[in-house]
Amino acid sequence: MQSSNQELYDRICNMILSGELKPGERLSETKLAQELGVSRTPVREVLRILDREGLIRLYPKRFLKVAEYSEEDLQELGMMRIALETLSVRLALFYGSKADLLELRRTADRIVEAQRAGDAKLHSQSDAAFHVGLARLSRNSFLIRYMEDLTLLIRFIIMTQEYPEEVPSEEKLYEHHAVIDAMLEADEEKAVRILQHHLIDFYHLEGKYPESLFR
Amino acid sequence: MQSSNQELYDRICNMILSGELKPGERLSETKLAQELGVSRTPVREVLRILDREGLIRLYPKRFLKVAEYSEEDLQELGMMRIALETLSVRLALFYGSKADLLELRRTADRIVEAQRAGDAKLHSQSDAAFHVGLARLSRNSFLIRYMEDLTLLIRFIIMTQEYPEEVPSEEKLYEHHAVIDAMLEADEEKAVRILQHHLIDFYHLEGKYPESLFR
DNA sequence: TTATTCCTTTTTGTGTACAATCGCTTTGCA
DNA sequence: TGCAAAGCGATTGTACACAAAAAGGAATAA
Repeated sequence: MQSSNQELYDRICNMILSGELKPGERLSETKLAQELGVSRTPVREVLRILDREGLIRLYPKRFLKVAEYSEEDLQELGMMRIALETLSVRLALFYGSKADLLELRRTADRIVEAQRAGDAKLHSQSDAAFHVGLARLSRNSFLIRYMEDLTLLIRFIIMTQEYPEEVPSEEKLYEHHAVIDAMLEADEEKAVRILQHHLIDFYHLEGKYPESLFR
Repeated sequence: MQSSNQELYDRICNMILSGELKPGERLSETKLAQELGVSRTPVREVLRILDREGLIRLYPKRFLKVAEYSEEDLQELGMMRIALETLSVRLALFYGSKADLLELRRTADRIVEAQRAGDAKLHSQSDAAFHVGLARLSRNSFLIRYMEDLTLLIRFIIMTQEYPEEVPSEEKLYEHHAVIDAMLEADEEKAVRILQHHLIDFYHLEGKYPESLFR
């Protein structure tokens, strides 16, 4: 949707990401339209998109609500991310220039800054920017688009469902950098290994699946 | 979209898959609605979905057309499929029962039948059923859904853009079976290897990327 | 008190209207 | 002859209306 109601999409999306609309909350097209000062027609179209992206759930002829996800759902998403991000790294090494990687490294700087400042929103934004940025280097338009969808969904889940706050160690803070550095050294396997460990740890996948999955 | 206009979606989708609406063909919401005997409103909503799925392209406030894809696009999709289907196989081995695998094997039978009968449509349907069926064994709902999207898009490209007809060898005909057989032997690496070779060959990815990608 | 049925209110699905915008053709001009 | 501007028709985006259906609550029966 690079549509003209992109703006409307952004507004509703932000209402969901910001927690103004809470997971499980039942919505009404009519009320939403009134609140947003537009008619139901464009709202409906945006809601169909958000349903496909997984941020809301449409129960046709019944009702719609903000989507709810479990811890297991987040783990499944993490699994997808491992598979696709491994591909990203390998393709990025094939296509990406040193300059690309250095720019990505600066994005990683911003993640650390946000983390240190305790700004959860900025952190999740920067993190998404890093991972989508990495995907962009793959020159695979489908990979890029799907990584965008995945990161949006993951951001939504992490921002809204509240999980026990985890204090990241100094080492974990710089794992994004470590991935990039391994890539700068052209050590593909090392980069992949660090990335996968980062994701396995982040999504608590340790011990959930056999070792062979993470290769 | 498990919506009530699922039927409308199916009809338009079939018009596109069957080639009744050709890639690049410009469409008009008004005309489509008239042809289908409904108003523009539900047609618009279905078209937004099809745009996100990649079957049509919306150029907002301008026009819409049936999507066009190049050979390179198909290769990119093949790349995605390798990454995700490798994950499918590994998860299917972790979760799937022997009965599940045997059922999948029967789906593979249908692929061969369709191929032998020269029924391109049935072939692409059975092939999609096989790959989505494999994904289902992964118990990862996001993987399943995205594999559905991917196979739809790939079916569309293969069905509409005409590529030089390739006569599959006896051996290639039974590659799906070989994957399942390796899985039945619980030989994960063998299954993955056969699957990847099958896809690399099918999407003509040989030599396009470094070897390390296919692991 | 608890379950069931009926009624009211709300909500969705879809048709229609209308203005804004875009594309295309024609016309005017160099 | 080639190019730009203008006007016309077609198309989209959005508002609105109305019917069908569903949810919620009240009333009734057990």
